[in-house]
Amino acid sequence: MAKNLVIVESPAKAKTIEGFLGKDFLVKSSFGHVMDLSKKKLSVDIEDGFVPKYEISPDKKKIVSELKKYADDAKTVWLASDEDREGEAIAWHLVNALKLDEKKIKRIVFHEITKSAITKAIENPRGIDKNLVDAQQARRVLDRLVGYELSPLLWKKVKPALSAGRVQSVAVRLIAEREEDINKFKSKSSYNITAKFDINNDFGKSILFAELSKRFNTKNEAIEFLEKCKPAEFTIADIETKPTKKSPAPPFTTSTLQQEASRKLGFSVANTMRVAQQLYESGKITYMRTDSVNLSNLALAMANKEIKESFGEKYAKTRKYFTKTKGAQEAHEAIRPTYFNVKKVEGDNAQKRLYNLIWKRTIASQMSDALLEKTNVTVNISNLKEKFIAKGEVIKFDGFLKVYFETSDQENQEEQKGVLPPLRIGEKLLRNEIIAEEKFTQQPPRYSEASLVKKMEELGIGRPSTYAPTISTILRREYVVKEDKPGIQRNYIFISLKKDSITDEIKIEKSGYEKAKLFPTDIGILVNKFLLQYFDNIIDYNFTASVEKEFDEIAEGQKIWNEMIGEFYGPFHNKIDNTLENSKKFSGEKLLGLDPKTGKNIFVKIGRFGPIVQLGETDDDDKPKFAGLKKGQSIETITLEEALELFKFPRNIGKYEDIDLTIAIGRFGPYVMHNKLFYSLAKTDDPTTITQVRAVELIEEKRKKAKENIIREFKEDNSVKVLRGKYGPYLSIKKKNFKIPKEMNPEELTLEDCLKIAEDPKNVPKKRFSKKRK
DNA sequence: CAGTGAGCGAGCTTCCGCTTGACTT
Repeated sequence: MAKNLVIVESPAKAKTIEGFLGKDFLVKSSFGHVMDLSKKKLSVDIEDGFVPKYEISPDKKKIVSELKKYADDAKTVWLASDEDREGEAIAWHLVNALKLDEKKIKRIVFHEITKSAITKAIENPRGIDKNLVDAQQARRVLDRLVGYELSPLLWKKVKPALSAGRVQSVAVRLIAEREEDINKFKSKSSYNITAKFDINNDFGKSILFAELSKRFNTKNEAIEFLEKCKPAEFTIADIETKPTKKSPAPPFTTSTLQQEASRKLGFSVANTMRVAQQLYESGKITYMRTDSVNLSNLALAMANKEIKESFGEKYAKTRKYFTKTKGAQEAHEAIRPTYFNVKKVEGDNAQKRLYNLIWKRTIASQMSDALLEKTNVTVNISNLKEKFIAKGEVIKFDGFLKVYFETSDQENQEEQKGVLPPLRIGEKLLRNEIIAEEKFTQQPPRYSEASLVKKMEELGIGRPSTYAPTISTILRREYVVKEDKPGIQRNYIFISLKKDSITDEIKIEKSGYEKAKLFPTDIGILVNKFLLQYFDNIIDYNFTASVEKEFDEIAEGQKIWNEMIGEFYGPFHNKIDNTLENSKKFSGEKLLGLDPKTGKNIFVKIGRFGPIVQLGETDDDDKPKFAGLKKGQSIETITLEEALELFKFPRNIGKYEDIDLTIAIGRFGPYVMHNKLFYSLAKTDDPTTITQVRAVELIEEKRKKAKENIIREFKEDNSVKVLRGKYGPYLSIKKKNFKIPKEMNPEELTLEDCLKIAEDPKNVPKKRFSKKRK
């Protein structure tokens, strides 16, 4: 048995480190935290100093007992979890969970997985930093108190099974407020003037494009300007060139990797992390959950060598980067290739592309600046004081641009700049065409997954390990949805001056197309309103930053952790009690108007199962009539007319096979009901206008599909069927499903085989965690 | 999946941050 046991957080890391250390060292992993508060209960003793009641996490029991065996056999246990708050707590929990003798443990830390860093760490052990552990406890307890007291309040006041927390609720707030800005936004138009000049000088013939420094607010002003251009002379007044340079972006952190993979490769945040994890586990890249832009000295040397060999001496420039991010804990290196001479990796397409991106970004970060020359040409108009400006840009030395160009979210705003033709000051230009085009101001863009991560990082909310899970949480709770929005066609005015005639026409452009953006749902908007009204301090954008400051003070030993929690909890809990007692159910109810037929009020609100319209008063003798909203409708924007439409369901649209066809809107959207069977409408079908012919088509389609999925059926007993499902063939008997043993061929099963399968208990489907529906 | 919109009131839902697998009938 090895004399030394080293425990790190990640198994891939354990494997690498074991290679650096000798035979006397056994390296194992804890797989992250091993102890936590119970999921079932609050597990914080509020009466007695907020002491947390930890337990060994159910999924870690096996690992803990394994580690305990190794630890008992070892002479020294080296606790090598990350050097941050969470890592320190992991080390402390390991001492408790493995019941380690304090004399037997040594705490070591390193920021990079290199042999020299590990050796140095082993030479400089320390004890567990209890202040840092306390800072983690404060963080953990605060999040638990906020999450487990706010969520039940939502269950009572808004809707069951909702959730709220320090991180997720701010993410929802960002998205809800952006939507509000978009709804309030009024597009304004102005006229942008561009000119095309013919050049015919001693350098030869060419063309110059230039833009007027001023925009006009109305069509008349634009035309007036063009009229004045008719007799005008155009002269080059000034040519100004100045050298500039561009520097590369720092290497990737989790957040910047997610952003660039989204923009350049179209990956979702979760997909990026999944692929990065694969690359990490196969040893191709360093750790992918990091907030650090730092590279190890070893990495800097490797990059330098690679650049010199591939691109030449003058392309290499060693650079050190420093983190500006709020609350960064920098326990790891930046995300980089493990070996820079590996330019391509084996694996699937996604792995190849993500690796390529990481390789280029890291290499570029160690390359020299790109040298540019920017030119501004000013063109005078003889009878006006406005000027035309032509801009040009020439790359004198490409530097890092040879391998990598960072994109930005608003890149379509950037005009393309190119090389300008040779020109002289004082030269007269020939007017070819001048154009006035109506341009509209752009509404604020909705968040994508990646731009939401960027914003959260700026606010210091969430950590590299939680960005992706937070997005899945708010999607799973249906606070937001990820969707495409088709653009709308828009007319704009286009005026042209050519020779001596001005023509104007109406052109069509498509605008506002958005792909995979985050939209708030009605329930997301409602929960945000509730929290804003009663707990604005929790979802304040600065809340996390201010508690982080206090956690830092605890880590420094300047504050006692449970005193800090006490100061927060008193007022917070009072507010919970107060809201519980004094506030009514929060349904977002809004009066839309009167029903012209009955004269009763029509309301829109959130019901038990989502947004509904209501005809009549709740406390009336006649029960009110309800109807669910259609997909795409929202309680924020629905009109009285649209609400009246909804009350027309269910509606009869004729007969098929002598049985009524009924259209209605249900839990899962609009459907056709026929002979007590349901047929969902397609997204493109409109339930208000759908025809009998189309409904029959839907029915026949579903019948055909069901037939195709039948592998075996039996004349003797038509309740027994072998069907093709999402996960392969399965057996269905009277709506109960069974697994088919792997050694049996589903195509050849007899009725007897099927009945036998159904009797075997190991084929009975396991009860999956099911979303409770009623 | 299942097509509702309440109050006989069971028992459940929920947080953030560390890690990686198990695997649907």
